Amino acid sequence: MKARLNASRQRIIAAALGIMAEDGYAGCSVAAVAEQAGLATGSVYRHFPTKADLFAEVFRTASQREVDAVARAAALETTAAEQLAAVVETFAGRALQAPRLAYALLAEPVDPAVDAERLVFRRAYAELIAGHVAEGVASGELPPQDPDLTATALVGALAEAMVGPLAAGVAGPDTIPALIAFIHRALGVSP
Amino acid sequence: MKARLNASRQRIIAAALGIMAEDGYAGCSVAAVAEQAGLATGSVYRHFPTKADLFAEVFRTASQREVDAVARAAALETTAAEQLAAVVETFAGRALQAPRLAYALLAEPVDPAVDAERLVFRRAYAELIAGHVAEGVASGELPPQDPDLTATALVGALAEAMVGPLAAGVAGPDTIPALIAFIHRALGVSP
DNA sequence: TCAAGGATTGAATGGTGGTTCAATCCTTGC
DNA sequence: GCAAGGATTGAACCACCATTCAATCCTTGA
Repeated sequence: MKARLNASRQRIIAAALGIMAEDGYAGCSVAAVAEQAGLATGSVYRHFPTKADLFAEVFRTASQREVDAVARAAALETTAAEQLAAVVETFAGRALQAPRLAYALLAEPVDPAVDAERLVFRRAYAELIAGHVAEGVASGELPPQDPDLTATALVGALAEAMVGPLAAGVAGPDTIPALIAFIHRALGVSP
Repeated sequence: MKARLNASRQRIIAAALGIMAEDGYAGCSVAAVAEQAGLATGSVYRHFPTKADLFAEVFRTASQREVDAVARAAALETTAAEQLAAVVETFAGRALQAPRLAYALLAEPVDPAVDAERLVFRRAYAELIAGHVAEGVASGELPPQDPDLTATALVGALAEAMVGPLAAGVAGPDTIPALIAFIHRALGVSP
């Protein structure tokens, strides 16, 4: 029974994620999520007090997955330049694989309470990047700089550069290399 | 009479801007705008077919004002490095003067139709920046790069770097210089 | 001064979609 | 087997707010 309850909760989150990946947040009425999860509308409220709470958790889950993937890719590299290239490649590559979801997570108009979760998401990326930047600075690979400001600005640059392609549905094949070049310059990677 | 009509229209836009600067888009019910403008709710609809149309125009007006101020400041400088420093200083300085309005224009959740206007806003900044970057590249002051990608990424970086301080209500005094340093690196300005 | 026609009013309307809840269905422990 | 208690249902509810519109008020041209 406990297990069944927990399974329902997971099914709701999965259903919400599925609809977000398909139709974005706009398609995510509580009724639609419940139907996709194979439950009645009201049952959703046995698991989440409000819609905003549900989607805060959905965003948290999806964001964590993204951040983890990026962190894992970066951890395979050794220099800061390579680590940050991996960040860009993974972030952008995944976004282009699931553009509707990426757009929802990055930029789609959502409930303010959910929007707050987006800040956490961006903050998590910024911290990940800041760590690699700080190491690069410490080792002398990168010039002195405020790793946190650099990281924040890079997150903004990445997101902004992806929103266009995501909205258009396609990115030119050179978007990602160009972004990596930009970011290496911004970090002060010596050529 | 024509004049009175036009004056009403302007009063509505000004009222909407005032409320946005005070309480953000969230505070902008049609009733509140009408009251602030000294009109009845229904009268707003003599001037704008829908709320979205009204706020599209409000965003357009406010954005144009911002972009113009930034363009004017940049035009006073001669090198690309100085021009882009002026862009950052003006953009960030104005945002910090009117943080609630800046947040509304940059990042607050709004009606999708209004959101579209925001893209135009960001695009206008990107084009302004791209122009200066292209000149810098042409003159050899900056290394070869795709001016449009650089500009888009810089707009994102600027916006992201400002959202934190705007939400917090204050920015450290060194935020702007640090941002200028970041952007100079990202452009490849030689030290 | 006075009608005609447009401007103004603001309470009523309506659509949307999140939220509730009484009825029903299961599961569980005796 | 069988009640008790919690889970589930989904139609009804309700709040919010953009939008409308019949009644009223002005302005204007004669």
